[in-house]
Amino acid sequence: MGNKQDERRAALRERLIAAAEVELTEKGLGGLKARDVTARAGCALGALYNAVEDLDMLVLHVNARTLTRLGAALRATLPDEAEDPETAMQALASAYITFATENRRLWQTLFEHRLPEGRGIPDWHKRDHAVLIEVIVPPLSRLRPDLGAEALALRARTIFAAVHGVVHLALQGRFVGVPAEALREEVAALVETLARGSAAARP
Amino acid sequence: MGNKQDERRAALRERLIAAAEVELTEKGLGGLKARDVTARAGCALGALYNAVEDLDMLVLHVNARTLTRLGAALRATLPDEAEDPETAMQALASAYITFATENRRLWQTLFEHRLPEGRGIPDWHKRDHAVLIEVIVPPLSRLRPDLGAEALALRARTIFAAVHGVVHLALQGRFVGVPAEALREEVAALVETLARGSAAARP
DNA sequence: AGATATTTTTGAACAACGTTCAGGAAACGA
DNA sequence: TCGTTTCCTGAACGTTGTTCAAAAATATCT
Repeated sequence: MGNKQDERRAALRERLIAAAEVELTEKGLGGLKARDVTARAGCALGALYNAVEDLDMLVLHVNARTLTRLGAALRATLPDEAEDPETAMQALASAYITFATENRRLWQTLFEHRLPEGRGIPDWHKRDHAVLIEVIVPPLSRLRPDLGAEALALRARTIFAAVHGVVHLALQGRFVGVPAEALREEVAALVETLARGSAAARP
Repeated sequence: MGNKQDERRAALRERLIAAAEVELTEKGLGGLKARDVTARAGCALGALYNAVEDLDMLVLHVNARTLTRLGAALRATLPDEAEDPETAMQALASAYITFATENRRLWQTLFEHRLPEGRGIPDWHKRDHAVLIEVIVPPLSRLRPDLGAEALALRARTIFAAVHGVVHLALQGRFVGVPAEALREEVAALVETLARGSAAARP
């Protein structure tokens, strides 16, 4: 049986993903080289293309890991369901900023990595992103009890994208003026505005 | 005098930027090659490094152009100052989506291009981004007459980042589920929420 | 166990890339 | 027109991701 084979195959895959994760945290997405990853994983250059399809796919596997850790960090901020919705959202946003700053390069890789033109993100990896909106649904549903599950998910995605956009642009320093220092206040104000606006929209 | 020299120098620069712009719109950021750009501009490969410092800097010059065009498109949606603030913001957001979808690759290049690790975005290019928040200030100031100029600029930046984040993630298709079709409704709902939330925050 | 078949690992080789730089061409000041 | 400076050229370099024939390792069969 190919049990032993599959085990070895999976083990090498795991070593490569772990090595790529270290390389990414140390040098960032632009500094990720196939030769460095395989050297760190202790295998030949060509072995990479036996374990995964591509260097891009290796990045996607690292991203899947990062999303799992990020999801756990976000869930840890939602202990009780009976909390005030805005307080819960503020806690989520704060936890998101904390994760982004403490895992800067991995978090950047999460959203700055691009597949070659034409190749879309595979569905299994799209599903890995679901955790980001799932954590928003409970507090949002208390804020907007009038919305159905589908509309709720859509709005949760929008809220995440809005907060993420602020964090992303701030940590990127694209604009002149105060960038990363005032980030927490900026996001807090945004979440407050969103919460008030959502509450005002409830019939 | 180096007048003629400067003219020729500037002309080549312009040709290279225009060529890079065409290449970017046709093949995207990942498909931008120094050899293709110089071939289209009708000069040798090495001439590129005489006209601009880098291929990265060439992209930044294209981005400056794109930002100018985007700024013009946004300003065109703000004819009168006496308009309803939320209506104005909805128009701005809608124009932003239109520009992003009609100039997809150039708009993507605007925000997905990265300089090598360590090298920050030069200040002159940071200032090019100012137009994106300047157009938001007038309607926002009517919505929040209590805020000072500095706080106003900060909030305008946050609002832009929030809207941009939604458009960016949607057009990228990172999440499973309805992506680009419902974008306009999503953004409209976000802007409405932001406007209501801002109005509610006004003392 | 030994022989054979299958799979995996290897690293040299390849093509494509950004960037450099010595040499030649062109433009300038006299 | 001559000398000088400046620019343009494209071959060459180092680095990159990816491939693939051969070798090594593992599995399968008698």
